[in-house]
Formats: sequence, C-alpha cells, structure tokens
Amino acid sequence: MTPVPPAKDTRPVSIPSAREKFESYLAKKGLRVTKQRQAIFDAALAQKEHFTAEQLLDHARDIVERAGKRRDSISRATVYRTLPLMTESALLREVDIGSGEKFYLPNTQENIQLAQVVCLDCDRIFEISAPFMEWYGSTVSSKLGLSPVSQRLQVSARCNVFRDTASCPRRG
Amino acid sequence: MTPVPPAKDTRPVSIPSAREKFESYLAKKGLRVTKQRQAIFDAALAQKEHFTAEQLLDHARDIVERAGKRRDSISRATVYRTLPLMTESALLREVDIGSGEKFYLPNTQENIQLAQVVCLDCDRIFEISAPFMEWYGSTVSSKLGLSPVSQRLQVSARCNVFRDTASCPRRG
DNA sequence: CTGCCTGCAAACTCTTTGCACGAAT
DNA sequence: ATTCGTGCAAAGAGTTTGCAGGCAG
Repeated sequence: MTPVPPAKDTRPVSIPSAREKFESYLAKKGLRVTKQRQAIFDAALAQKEHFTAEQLLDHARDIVERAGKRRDSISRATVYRTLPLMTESALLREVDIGSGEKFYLPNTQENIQLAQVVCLDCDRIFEISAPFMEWYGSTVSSKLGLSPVSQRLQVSARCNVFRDTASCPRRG
Repeated sequence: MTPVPPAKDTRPVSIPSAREKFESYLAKKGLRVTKQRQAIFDAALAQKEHFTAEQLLDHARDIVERAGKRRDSISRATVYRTLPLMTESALLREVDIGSGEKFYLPNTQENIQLAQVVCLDCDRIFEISAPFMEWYGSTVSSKLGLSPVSQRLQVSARCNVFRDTASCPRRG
C-alpha cells in the first residue's frame, strides 16, 4: 500500500505574490502579460544588488536563452518600457545617485525609508534604514506648503581600508 | 522736505573674496586666468537661484556682450570645462535632482548641511538647512567602515495649493 | 615662445520614440 | 479581428572630447 504523501504546503510565499502583484497591476492598467515582460520581471526580481537597465537586459536575455529562445527576443527598448511599470507598481525602487545612469533594486518591503551610502572607492551602494527621514521631510515640506511624495538621503563616502592600504576589501 | 538717505554701507561684501578664492585656486593648480573663466565665474556668482549649464552659458554671454564682445566668445564647452573648477574650489555646489540635467548654486556659506525640496508641480528647488544630516551620515558611514564625504537629502513634494486650486501660486 | 585654453563639431552615454510587424485577448 | 506590444534604428538630451589655432604667462 502506498504511503500517504505529506500534505502539500499551499501557502503563498513571497515570490508568487510579487508576480501576482505585477500581473494584477498590468491587468488593472489594461496591459498584456507578454513573454518579454515576464522575463524582465523575473530578471529584475532575481537581482540581489542594485542593477542598471543594461544589466537587466543582459540578465533577461540569459533567462530567455535558458528557455531555448534567442537572446534578441528581448530588446533594450522593451526593458526601458517595462522598468516604469515595475517602479510604478512598487516592485522596484529607482535609485539615482547622480552618476548618469539609474539603478534599480527589488522593493522587498514597502513603506521603508532608506538612505543610500555610495562608496566612492568601490562604487558600491549600501542601503541603510533611515526611519527619521519621513518625519523630517514632512516637517520641512509643510513649512513650504508642500506635501512630501518621496525622499532620499544619499551619503557619499570613502573607504577607510582603501585609504590606509590602497586596496578596497570589497573589490581587491 | 526730503528724508535723509540712510548711510551707504561700504563694508566689503563676499564678492571680492570669492573672486580671490577662485583665482588662487586656479593659481594653485597652475591654471590660467582667462577672460572666459572670469566671465563664467561672474555669471555663476551673480545667480540667485539654481541654474543649469545652459543658463550659465547664456548669462556669461550676456556679460561679455555687455563688455562689447561677441556672444560666441564664450562656448558651451568652456562652460562645461569651468564648472568642475568652480565646484572643486567650493564656489559652487552641484545639485542633482535626477532630472537629467545638473543644477548649480553659489556656495555662499561653507560647511552647511542643506537638503533640497523639489516641488513636482512647479519644478522649483528649495534649499533647507538640515543640520542633523552630518551626524547621521557619520554614524551610518562609520558602521560600514567608511568616512562621509558629502551627503544630501532630497524631498520630492507636491504643492497643496496646486492640488486644491489646480494653479501653482509660484508660477500661475 | 611655450604650452595651456579655446571654439567647433563630432562623439558619447543613457534613454526615449516612430514605425511597421507580430502577438495576446 | 483588434489593439496593444515589440524590435529596430534613429532621435534626443546633456555632457565630454579631439583637434587646430589663440592667447596668457
């Protein structure tokens, strides 16, 4: 007699919910769920660090290639057209450190106030919780008759180890 | 009868010292004091609000024109080559609000921590004192083994009056 | 005179867009 | 069948750069 298989855990985990969120956002806007949007979405959500549009394109092409399709079935234009959809639906956060190109990061938790510390030696971007920012932005804005929409604190800094040893531990 | 006019204040203002600072910076770097650099410097220091490279070019051309010279004796390239000199010598502050083009502002006081509040309705940039930032940047950076170089807080906000009346009091 | 500075225009980077074809509903 | 989405390539904005001639020191 066959053993009873363990009950399958069907509780939704966070990955499907992000995908659901994206697809429901598309539906709400009357937009279609295409192979390209799915691949770009998967590529974006798989990122652990900040990434650029170009890196996202490359990663999305890896994904479709692994699925047996041509790399050029994802185009740069589509990446640029999809990025706003993912930031508007709060799946990604856009981080502009004033370096010419924009960076993106999966938005794992909502309503969190974050600051960026950019290392001038290794170009790495660190995300730091900055809970006071919201209060500060509100205080300052209301004095001007404005309502804050978003705020960001960016710190540029140099690496102490690099200063002392001329080599950054985070890149060698 | 005519009222007595108030005594004219002849105390030296900050303008001469700023020019000295710029020229001594040039000297220290072994750079030459040219007509173009002087005009661009004058144009920059005369600004009361944030300005772009293009606006600076225009204003610098006004200055040389008033001095009887051709507008095209100042070129866009020279403006772009002079701006870094003025920011490195701390005469200007660079403000990047992530809108594609960079803004600049005469750096009247040094070592002041400022935040920018950008109104999304009228595109105006307000500079707000944010003294707590330095402490915060230091605290956060040191945890990462970094030393803060600069920091900026940027708040994007919407105008309450514009929201209610569909017209921004600051632009009509 | 020497070599930095300049204007010009082309190049560059990142991003956006017009168009005709292709695919999702 | 419609209508939206796509790739391509060109356009666009802002900034940088190579070059030959010009001017400061």
